[in-house]
Amino acid sequence: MKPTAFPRQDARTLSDDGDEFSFCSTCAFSQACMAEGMDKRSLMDLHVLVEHIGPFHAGDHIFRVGDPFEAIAAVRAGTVKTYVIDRDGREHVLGFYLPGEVIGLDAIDGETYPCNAVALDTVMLCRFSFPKIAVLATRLPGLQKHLFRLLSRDIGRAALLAGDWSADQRMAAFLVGLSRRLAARGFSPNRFQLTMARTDIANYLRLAPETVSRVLRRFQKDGLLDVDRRELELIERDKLEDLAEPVLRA
Amino acid sequence: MKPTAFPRQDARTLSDDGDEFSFCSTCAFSQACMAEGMDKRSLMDLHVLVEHIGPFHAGDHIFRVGDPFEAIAAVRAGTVKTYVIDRDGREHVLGFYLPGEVIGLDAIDGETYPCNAVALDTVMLCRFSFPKIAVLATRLPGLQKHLFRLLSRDIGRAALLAGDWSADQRMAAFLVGLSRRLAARGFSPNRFQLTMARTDIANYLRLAPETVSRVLRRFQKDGLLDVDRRELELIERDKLEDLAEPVLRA
DNA sequence: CGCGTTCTTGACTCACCTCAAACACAGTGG
DNA sequence: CCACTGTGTTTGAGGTGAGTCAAGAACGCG
Repeated sequence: MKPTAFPRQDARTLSDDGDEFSFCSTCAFSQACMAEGMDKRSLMDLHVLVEHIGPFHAGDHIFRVGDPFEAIAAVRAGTVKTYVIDRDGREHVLGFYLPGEVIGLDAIDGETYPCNAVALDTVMLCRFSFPKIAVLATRLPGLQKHLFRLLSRDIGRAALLAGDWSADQRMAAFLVGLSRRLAARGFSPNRFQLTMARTDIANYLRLAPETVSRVLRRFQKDGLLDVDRRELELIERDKLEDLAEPVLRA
Repeated sequence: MKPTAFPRQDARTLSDDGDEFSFCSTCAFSQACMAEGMDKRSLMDLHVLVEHIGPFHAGDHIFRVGDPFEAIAAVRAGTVKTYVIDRDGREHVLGFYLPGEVIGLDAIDGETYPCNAVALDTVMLCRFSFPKIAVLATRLPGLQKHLFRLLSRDIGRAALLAGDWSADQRMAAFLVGLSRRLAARGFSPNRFQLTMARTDIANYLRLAPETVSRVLRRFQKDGLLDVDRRELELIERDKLEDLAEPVLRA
């Protein structure tokens, strides 16, 4: 018997959190909807269908290929990796999701998830039942606009993989991209953790793990950054941005 | 003064063609809509907003980056190449459009075309005013469905470029892809013309022109195909399909 | 401590790119 | 009719970026 995706049994209910309007401040989904012009009343409609779930621990699966699609989820804390296994048994990393970002969007046009999602560290989520949020979106243009924007942003991010960029350019674009996304959520843009393994980065960037290792080392030797195990500090951000520029603007 | 994209002055009007229901049989757009369950009456609505334009000759531009988006167009005859020029002045070929395929779809979410479209040989088009067809689509689910399908198909085709496939795999996938698309329009699947230059193929596949040349030559030496200048015949179709398989199923 | 996993490092290999030159063909003009 | 020119294509020689293979190092964990 296959376990249900996004188990609801460990969901904390709204009442556990006290104040209905601050409890999801780290979830960022509703914040963005506010920015799209949603009012407080609509926000409350949104909040009643949110479930906080987690924690998931490193290696825990959030959903798997073929699980029935019932919900999308905003990452509140931690990092989620999505991937597929091709028919030759090789893993392909599709993306990493940081706090504030939404997983499950690529399942919208099907009835099951097209990929696996796994926690890379301790992950907390805000679960949104998709049928419910879709109905709500028909009433709330701000919500609909936000959903569309999330979708198109996800599609655009694939451009990082296309193109015949060098290993240096890919790596720089990856780091700058992470940095910007973290900064957008209020984290330090220049000092952060690589929560994913080198092999995952390599797989995502379509490089060999050894190449990732070497490029990071060379970047360090050249004073562009400082890396110690998974701890990372960007030193010469400008130079990294320059390297990444042709990739990120594609 | 910038010339208007899709000049309407050389459009032939409906009445020039005699029978309203057969005149656009080569355009294939309406055929596909029929297949999506559209009835004859609806098809007539569609036909009254079609304009036949052309001929465009090799090198003629159909639209350019920044031209106001007014219409999509189905290729009736010939081949269209779309491309952009990056800010370093380098050309990037985005795609080739064969008879029966639709150009301009990527402009839908903006108000101008995001790329250039140029005729590679003598091109005839069916022009559809987009505002008009969009309104019509709200009444005709078959049309809307077809438009959505065209869009998602276009997005999916980008997968050929992503992935770190070998030159052989890319080339095979390109040829098999062309062959299938031509076959779908009733052309011979195994004997056709490469209407685009080697440099365009190379650019599209992100290979050096010399590599394209060499791979074709080797395929010929190995008996997979026969190529003479731009004339092409696929001999061992199966082997090419095998080579292309991992690329095309991605 | 031993053990497994992740990461690093070095040596080697290879596919593809780059550079350079020859070639084929179309169009042009003498 | 034939050079002349330009563009597109082919071919060869050489270089190189990144993959592969293999071994070692650093840490986390039982």
